Order: sequence, then C-alpha cells, then structure tokens
Amino acid sequence: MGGNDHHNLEDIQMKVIHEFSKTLEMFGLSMADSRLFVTLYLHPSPMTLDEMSSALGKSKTAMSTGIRNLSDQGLVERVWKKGVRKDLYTPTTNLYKTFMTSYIQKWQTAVNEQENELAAVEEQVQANMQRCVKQKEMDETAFLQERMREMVHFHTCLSKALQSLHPDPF
Amino acid sequence: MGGNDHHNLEDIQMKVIHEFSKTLEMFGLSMADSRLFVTLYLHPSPMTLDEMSSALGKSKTAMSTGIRNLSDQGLVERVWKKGVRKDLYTPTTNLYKTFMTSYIQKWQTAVNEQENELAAVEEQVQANMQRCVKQKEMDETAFLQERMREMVHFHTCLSKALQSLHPDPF
DNA sequence: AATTACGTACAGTTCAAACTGTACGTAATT
DNA sequence: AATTACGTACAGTTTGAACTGTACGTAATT
Repeated sequence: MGGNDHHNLEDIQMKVIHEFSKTLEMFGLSMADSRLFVTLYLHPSPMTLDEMSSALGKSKTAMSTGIRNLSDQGLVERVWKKGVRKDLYTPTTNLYKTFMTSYIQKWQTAVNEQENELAAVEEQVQANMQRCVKQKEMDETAFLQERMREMVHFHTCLSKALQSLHPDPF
Repeated sequence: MGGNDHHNLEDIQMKVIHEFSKTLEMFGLSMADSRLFVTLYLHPSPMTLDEMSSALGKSKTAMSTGIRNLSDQGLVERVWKKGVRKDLYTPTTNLYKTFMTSYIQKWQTAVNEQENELAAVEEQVQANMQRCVKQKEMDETAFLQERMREMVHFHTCLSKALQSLHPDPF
C-alpha cells in the first residue's frame, strides 16, 4: 500500500480539502479561504461560524472574515433556516460556473483598469515628446512610445482572450 | 490638469512600471518580480544585475533571485555581448505569447496533478464505503462520493477550457 | 427591561515571504 | 600565480498577511 492510506472519513476529507483547495488557490483565493470554501463544500448541510471554526481549528473571527471574502466574490451564500439564530452559509451551486464567472470578471475589470491608466500615460508621453531637445531624450521617448503601443496591444489581446472564454461547463 | 502630471521621463517610466506590473501580477508573479520584469522591458538594452539594482533601489541579491524566478518561467533570457563580463538579461520577445504559454502551462500542470490526486482518493472512498456499518456513515460517504464526482467534473471542464485557450495574440 | 447569544471591529501576535549584507566559489584579468 | 570582479548561498532582519482574544453593538430570548 502506498504512503497515503487514509482510513476513516475524517482523514479522507482532510486529504480532499487539502487537494481541492490547491485548485481553488489557482483562482486567486488564499489558502485559508480555499480551505474554508472546500470545508463548506464537503459538508452536507449549511454551516455556522462555530462549526467552521471547530472543523478547521481556527478562531471564529478568522471564519467571519473568511466568509466575508468568499461572500464578496459570490462563492458562498447565506441561508435561512427557521428556528436557527446563527448565520448559516453554503457554497453557491454550480461550482464551475461560479468560479469561472468570478475569475473572468476579476481579470476583465483589472485589464480595463490598466488599459485606461496606460492610455492616460500615453498622452503624457506624447506631450513629453514635444518638449524633447536632446537627441538621446528623443530616442528614449520614442522607445517608450513603442513599448506602450505593445502594452496596449497586450491588453487588447488579453481582453479578447477573456471574451472567448465562456463560463459555462462543457 | 488631473492629479497625475508626470513631467520627466523617469516619472513616467515609474508610473508605467507601476501600472503594467499590476497586469503581470494577475499572471501569478509577485509584485517584486513583476516590477523587475517591466523594468527590463522598458529598458532599451539588456541590463546587468547592478543596473537593475540601482534602477529599482533593491539589493543585488534580490535582483539575482528575481531574475532566477523570471528565468524559470521563461520570461527573461540571458544575453551575451562581447567584452562584457557581467550577465546581461533581456525580456523574452513576444510578450503576450510568452506569458500566455507560461500561464496556461502552469494551470494545466496543476489541474492534472489535482485530477490524479483526487482519483487516488476516490478509490479510498470506494474502499471506505465497503467498511461502513452504520447508516449515517454510509450516507456521509455517499455524499462525499457525489462531491468527488463533481470535483472531477470541475477539473475536466477546466482542462477543456484551458485547451480552448490559444496562446497566440489575436 | 434585563439578559443572553451572536457577528464583527480592533489591537496585538504569529508566521511566512521579501529583502539585506556578508561570505564564498568561480572565472576573468593582471 | 595572484588578484580582482562577478553571481549566489546563507543567516539574519524587515514587512505584511493571517490569525487570536477581547470588547462592543445588535437582535433574540427571558
């Protein structure tokens, strides 16, 4: 038998949490947030902060901020259950679509932001070009202009690639 | 005039480095490595460790390890120039393709790895299923199995999405 | 109205990543 | 052969993110 013989359910769950959270980290989640999410995901019913806390062995405060992060990204939802005072949280359904949507969104936002910033700077480079006196200064500015054109193109390509990426499962 | 009036070339370059490195950070580079890369990218000729060091105001050791990181990901290349003893580095040409290739590769590797790990655990869950005596144990194991199927599907979808992503600029 | 249960803001602590300076091995120069 | 110049390994330091425990505001319970 190999080195990874996990016998009881608890061990196996730990292992699954460890592995799957590695995948979710690729989506930009911190290790802590990933593990929290997978914990919810492997639990058959919505969990309270206290349950998460004891499941992961971390403080309740840590769970609170973790849930807030996940919630901000639309990865978990609050759930109501009659007679239960504590907040209950559950992962959003449609795991793949949720993560893809959230991820693509994050990229698109950032790319747009950067595109705008670069466009603004490009104008200043133009302006700077006018002011040049020495040849060396001219050359350097021209070089920078060329690079900026490349960077804008880079963002354009990125943007198109993102659009080609549909968030629905195959 | 807006709040961001950068007059000389140096200021503008700093601004560009700051902005473009934000985009590169999205590819999983650290802030330090991104800034180093963009510094090289905006320099008209290959740079030595000492040049990078003074350009970024960081130690030479930091440059050395940074260059190693970038080099490992295929983002910079060492360049030879007759008569120059110091190592010279330059960003790889075809910025977009380089980053996309490196990024897609990173994802694919990770996804495969995780797929394999999960498959291995799945067997143990099967085995565990046999051993169950109580009804509750059975239910929990069955639930875990269902989730594992979903996780495998998640990775399959991811893998296909990655394959649909071509690394060449539009 | 008083008490209890809950989530979170906040200040302090822990821990890991980034960075620095020194020391060393290797290769070019003398 | 001796010296100098270079890149990097390593140990110690700094810095920022994650985490903890306490304190507090709010809402349910008594």
